[in-house]
Amino acid sequence: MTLTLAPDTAPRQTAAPADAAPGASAGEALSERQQEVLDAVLKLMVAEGDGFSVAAVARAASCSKETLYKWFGDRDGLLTATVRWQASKVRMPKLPQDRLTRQSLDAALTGFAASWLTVITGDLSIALNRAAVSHAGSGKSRLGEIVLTNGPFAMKRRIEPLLEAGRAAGLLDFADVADAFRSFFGLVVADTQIRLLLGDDSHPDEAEISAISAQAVTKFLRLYGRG
Amino acid sequence: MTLTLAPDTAPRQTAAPADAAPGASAGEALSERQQEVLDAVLKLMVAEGDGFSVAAVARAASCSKETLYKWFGDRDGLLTATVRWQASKVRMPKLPQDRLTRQSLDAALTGFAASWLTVITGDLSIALNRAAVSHAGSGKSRLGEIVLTNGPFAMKRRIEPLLEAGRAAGLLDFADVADAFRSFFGLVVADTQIRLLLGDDSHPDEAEISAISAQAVTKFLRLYGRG
DNA sequence: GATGTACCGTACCGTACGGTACTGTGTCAA
DNA sequence: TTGACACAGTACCGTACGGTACGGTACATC
Repeated sequence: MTLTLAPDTAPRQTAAPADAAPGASAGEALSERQQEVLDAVLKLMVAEGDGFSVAAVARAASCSKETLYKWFGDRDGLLTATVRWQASKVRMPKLPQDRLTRQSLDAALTGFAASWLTVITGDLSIALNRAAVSHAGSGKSRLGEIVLTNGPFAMKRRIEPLLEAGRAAGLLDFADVADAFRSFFGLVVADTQIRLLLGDDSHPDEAEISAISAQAVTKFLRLYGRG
Repeated sequence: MTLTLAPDTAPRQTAAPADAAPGASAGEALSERQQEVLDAVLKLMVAEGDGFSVAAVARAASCSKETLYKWFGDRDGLLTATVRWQASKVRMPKLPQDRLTRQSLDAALTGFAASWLTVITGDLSIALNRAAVSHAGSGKSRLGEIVLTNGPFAMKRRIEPLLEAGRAAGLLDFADVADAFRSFFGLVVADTQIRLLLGDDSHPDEAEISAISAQAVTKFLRLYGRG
């Protein structure tokens, strides 16, 4: 449950305010105060979707609207900075460094599965994904892209090397790593995420997540395991 | 590619306008003209998400705002009627009626998979799901519930009998039908839907859908097939 | 022909919100 | 002490939009 998720390094160009806007450049350091503001935004998003007003943010964070606009340019910049900041906090399980065994591969996959399920079933992730999905619809802002990069794509980038390592170690057998990833993702996530996004309130608890993860990995190994 | 999807029969109570509002009761007949209006709404949703104004609908459908409010109560009623109407149009493949064989089960599952993928990768479904997801976030309106009922839940209700029939015919082997459904859904849909909702533009064409469906069913049968 | 109904088109109203400007206050540095 | 600065708080502005009201027209019914 530690280690780096590659931070979003996609190019930026979003119309930024004239002076330096922290939300605008990916690696930008956010001051303590600014993080407090973004925290308030996250809380608001969880509480009421992305329909909150800038005034509400100012109220919740005890800061002035003028400061918000100075720091983040406009409402979209504020949202984007929030999503990027949150994304930068997500961590993924560590990959085993030494030679893979059947056990360590199983454990790594199960760890990934559980970690992923824990993230996507969290209120925060649900709120962020909802916002990103809405914005992906109405063209403006890059929220969808950011969440995509730090969500499914990030998982793919992390899992595929593990799968390839498993194949190299003679533990897995597949022709197409993308196909294997697809199966893994599907078996782990299935309809969980879309149901939660649509408002179903069947949040699995930790025990259920463990069970689902273990079963998913078992099935995956039944499909792609060797020997 | 024919046959009934159980229409949404969930109870209704949404604050309806005083007089009969077509959007309000599930089985209500919509006049030709009203369907034209809802068609215009669908087009607008596909084109610009659910951010369109009521005035835009009136313009697109060449009708007056007053009529819209008279028919559908308020903006939400209009949206809800649109989603319900569209949902009522979705059809699912016919189940084989005679005794299942390995071939007919395979064909039925593949047909379902392809049909489902075709629906969820369509622009219309994407737009509707985006709207439903957004609304599920901000509590008001039952869009999320409706899409959930006519989406994942409907698929589940249709697939599970097929799976049970397969088990009864000695073709499938599973302890928990819900678990088997989960695997089927996951193998078929995987990350396709969430990626599209987030704005990834990798729409699979018909050939890809066929290939994915066939592979998914093959994997599913490898996991749950008997003999 | 008179009356009623259903509808379009449009003007209108109230409000909520994004964004800007201004004022007051605490802090730091010379 | 004084000035520059960063910021909170708030008043303000323009606009877009939900919702309503009303005039005008086509059509049906008597």
